[in-house]
Amino acid sequence: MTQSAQPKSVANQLFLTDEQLRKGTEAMFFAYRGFTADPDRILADRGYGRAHHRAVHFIHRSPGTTVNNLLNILGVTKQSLNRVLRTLIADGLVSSHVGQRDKRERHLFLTPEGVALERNLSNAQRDRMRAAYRAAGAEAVAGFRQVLEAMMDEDMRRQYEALKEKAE
Amino acid sequence: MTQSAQPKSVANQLFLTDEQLRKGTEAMFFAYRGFTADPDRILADRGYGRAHHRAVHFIHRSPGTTVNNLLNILGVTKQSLNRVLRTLIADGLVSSHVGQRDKRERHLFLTPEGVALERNLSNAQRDRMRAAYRAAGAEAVAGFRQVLEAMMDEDMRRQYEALKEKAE
DNA sequence: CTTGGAATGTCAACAAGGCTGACATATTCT
DNA sequence: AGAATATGTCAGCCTTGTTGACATTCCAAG
Repeated sequence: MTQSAQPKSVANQLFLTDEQLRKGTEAMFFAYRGFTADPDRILADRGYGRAHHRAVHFIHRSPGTTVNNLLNILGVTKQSLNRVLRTLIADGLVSSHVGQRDKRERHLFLTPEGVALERNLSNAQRDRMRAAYRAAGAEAVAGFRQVLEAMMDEDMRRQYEALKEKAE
Repeated sequence: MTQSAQPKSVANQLFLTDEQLRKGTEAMFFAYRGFTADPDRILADRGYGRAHHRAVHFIHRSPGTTVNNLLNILGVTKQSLNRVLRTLIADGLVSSHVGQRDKRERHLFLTPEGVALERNLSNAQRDRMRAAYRAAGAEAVAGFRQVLEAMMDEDMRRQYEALKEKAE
């Protein structure tokens, strides 16, 4: 399906026709829709949106992170993030603690209820990703990650790499 | 987190730890940001957003398509799409023709100016995708597409496959 | 042939969640 | 003391999603 009319012999070469690239573009579009569909349903029930998901995800990922830190990762303005954080804190999913070393900073944590939501969301997303990985196989997964990483902007890749290392 | 103590040696098998899956999730998040960054810049100059991009892309892709058709592909409500179409038509990028067979339908086409914008946008996105493909290599590209296709919802995949065949 | 329902598309109004700009407050650094 | 930093908040804008109401057109059952 990758290359119907082309000789498969040159499998290791890149024939980057516009068609190939357009297909990649559309695959990305539809896949991202699928990728966010399950969490979106869960979030909608609680009156939240993707913005809440992103905040919860990265607070879970880096407990005690500061507001500014989150701002950089998410790439939104503080006003925008603040609106989301305000509701999450009000709803008791996130707690904010004044920094000890630097009292200007607020360190963010998930409450047990926040952890529960995060698990709920990531399970849904993980199930889909697991199914996709299983269907595609290990080789495909490696390629998948390689292309995605190559597609990031320079500074995003740095964020991503930083997060990656932290976990290994 | 489920199984951090598993042997990594079995390279050709799937060790789908939560870590693996979480990394995939984050790669998807950051990559999609990169994926849309270039078109977003172009669109911002004209006061358009991503919705305009999607509409222009799929009208270019299937000239003469109806509003309803586009609705299904894009997965939004007709009211939402209509607003975008209205501005595109007002700005002379898209033309709408009453159907001959069925006069309820409107058939959509890009004007020359619309074609120019589409080319502009797709060039930008294509350049990034091409660079990513080059960096990752042909094998990786195949895997990339496989995983993305496996990640789509059933009905999205049908849309995607339909578009794909049309082009081949 | 008429009439009622289904399909298609338009307009109006509202909400979420981005954005900018301005400003307040507390804290730290120089 | 004064500048810089980290955060929060208010006001107002835009895009893009939503639902509701409505006009037009088609088609099929009576």
